[in-house]
Amino acid sequence: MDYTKKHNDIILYQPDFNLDETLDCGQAFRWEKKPSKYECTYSGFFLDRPLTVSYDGECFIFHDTSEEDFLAVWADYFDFKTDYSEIKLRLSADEALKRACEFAGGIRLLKQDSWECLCSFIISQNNNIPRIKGIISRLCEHYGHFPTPSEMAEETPESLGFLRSGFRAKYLVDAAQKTAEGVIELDKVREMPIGEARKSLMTIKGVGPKVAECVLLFGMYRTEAFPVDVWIKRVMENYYPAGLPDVTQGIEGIAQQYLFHYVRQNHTKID
DNA sequence: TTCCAGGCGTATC
DNA sequence: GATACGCATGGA
Repeated sequence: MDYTKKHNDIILYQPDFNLDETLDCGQAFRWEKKPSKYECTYSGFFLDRPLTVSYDGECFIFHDTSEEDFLAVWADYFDFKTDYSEIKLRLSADEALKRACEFAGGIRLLKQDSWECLCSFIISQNNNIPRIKGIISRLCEHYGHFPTPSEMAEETPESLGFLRSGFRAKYLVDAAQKTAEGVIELDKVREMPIGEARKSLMTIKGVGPKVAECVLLFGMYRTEAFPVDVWIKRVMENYYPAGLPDVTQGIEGIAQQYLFHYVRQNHTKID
């Protein structure tokens, strides 16, 4: 990693990284774009650890961040130890994926917290991204931090009414209770064979194939997980009727991110 | 007004 | 196992 310390900041030179593409592409919901003197600035959290990060046109500035925190927390969260040039080169053997990688080459898979991710994608079902962000924002504002499973297990669908999350409130309560009671152990699910992990997550009410896949990919860094929503379904029908190409083997989820972002911005067509 | 949003539970066949 | 339908909410 190519970084230096400057006053209280970490200055990082990092290829294959774009703040908009990574933080506002529907994998995370607690990052907010901020006006600033920089080209681009976002503020957000990982496990209630706050960060403001900017891009000045050349380098990334991790504001008020110690070298210890940068190395121990943020370098891992942003997956800086993974070479995305190599990933994109590999995926680019496939024509449609090549275009998707060229379109948003700065996407990186965030290593998010599994519990927060579980809640986020339960909320995401039959919902749109701005409203998902609003519900999660009200959730964090209410507790002063992202609630723990134990805190949320005390709630009822009625007491969560302030979220205005609709029918999803009862699912959040069930996820919290199963996690708090240890019926589901997310740290163990993370290590399970993928089929077993899916099955385990789907015992939670409101967690079906799509949400389980998102939790595995975005909250457990299971890069072989491949969430299929309406957008990806169209991609599969139009470009990969016989299934994903071999170049995606083991990193299907990362390929999915490039494809998802591309078709969403381009009204389905890859050309 | 109607439709839709990173789906899922339930009923029914 | 496949398919149809309802579901809370709010923006387009």
